[in-house]
Amino acid sequence: MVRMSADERRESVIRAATVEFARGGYYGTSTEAIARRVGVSQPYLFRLFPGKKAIFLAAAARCLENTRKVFEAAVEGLEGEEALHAMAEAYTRLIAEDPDNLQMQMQTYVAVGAAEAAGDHEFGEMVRAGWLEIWDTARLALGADDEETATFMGHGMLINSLAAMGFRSDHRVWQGLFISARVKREAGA
Amino acid sequence: MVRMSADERRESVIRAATVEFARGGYYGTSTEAIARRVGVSQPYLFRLFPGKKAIFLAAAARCLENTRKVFEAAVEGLEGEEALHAMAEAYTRLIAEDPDNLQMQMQTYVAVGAAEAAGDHEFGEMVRAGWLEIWDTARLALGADDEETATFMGHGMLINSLAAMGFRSDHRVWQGLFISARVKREAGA
DNA sequence: CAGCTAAGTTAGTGGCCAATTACTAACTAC
DNA sequence: GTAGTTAGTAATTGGCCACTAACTTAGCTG
Repeated sequence: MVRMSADERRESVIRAATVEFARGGYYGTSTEAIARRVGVSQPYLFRLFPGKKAIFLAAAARCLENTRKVFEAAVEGLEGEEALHAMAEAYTRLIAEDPDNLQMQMQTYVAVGAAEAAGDHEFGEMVRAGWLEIWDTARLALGADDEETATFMGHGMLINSLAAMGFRSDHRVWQGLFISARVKREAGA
Repeated sequence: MVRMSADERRESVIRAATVEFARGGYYGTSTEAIARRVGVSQPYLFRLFPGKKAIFLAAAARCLENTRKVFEAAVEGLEGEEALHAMAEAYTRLIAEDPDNLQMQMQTYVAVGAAEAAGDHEFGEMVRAGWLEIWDTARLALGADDEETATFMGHGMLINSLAAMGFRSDHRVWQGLFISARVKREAGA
């Protein structure tokens, strides 16, 4: 048994929860599974977080934050066409290195629907705010108008969807994407 | 009590299931909820379908089929810019008239992840095949290459994501999408 | 080392939910 | 009208899961 500070444990929980929630979504993931991945007993999660919802929320927020940071780091000092390529490459690397982050993004989007339907608007607000930050980061770096930004973000959403559906990286649907060449290279084909 | 043929009931179940699954996803939706919406007892669902999975599968397949048909109907007799505008308009109408269809699409995509992780590749195959049909329908009607098709489908995925996240239709993130359709129409000359 | 605090665990509980079993009511053809 | 079929329900069960309560162990500090 490795003892850890509560804050450190919470970090581990968020990472483990991201992996599990990415696959099963909110309802399809048991706290048991998260605890097992962390390496602690299941009830201990409820010391670290007030409930399952709070764990999902923390993981979702972290996921959006990660994506934003990846973009921000990529475009530092760049603009226009260069920024676009930098963000595209950074997102490509994110697919390869952390596919769970992508899947968790999708799970986050989808979870908003259930939350809103259940009368919880706070979660949706958080997600929309986080997503807007990413949108604005891209828009600013590209120096783009709404249409160009929409096209860029659309490509990102398409990538998320294709990855979620499990299209292999050598499938023809990946061909037209701005990152197709790099995806294939990194997939080691 | 209104009696109905088993086939008619199955249709009702698929429609009700689409609404419920769209909100809660697979695990977040109880067969009880579906049955209540249909107006039959919960155990009767298991006469009409072998299990919950089969209901979800039927709803997912129907959802993909609906979307494909909307596109096919929209582009009938058109091609190129005209086809693009027609599909964009048709999809926009689909958002307004049948938001559940959109949400169900997202739920379908994310459900593939869980299915594949659980060793079930059949569901993923069905989804990928259905989605490819839509892709090819668009590609053919547009007379487009991979890149243009990706951009078009990317806009569609962006719309799905924005709708799922609950962005109101007057929010600025929608601007680029609507403008896009108008500009492209004007640039068609 | 004694005593406090913070990090953990084991053992339960109540609620929900998919699926089964056994039954009942309504059409249809002769 | 009655025999057979098809549409439907009521009652139940076994399993999972979020969360609680009560208890234990590790580390720090004077």
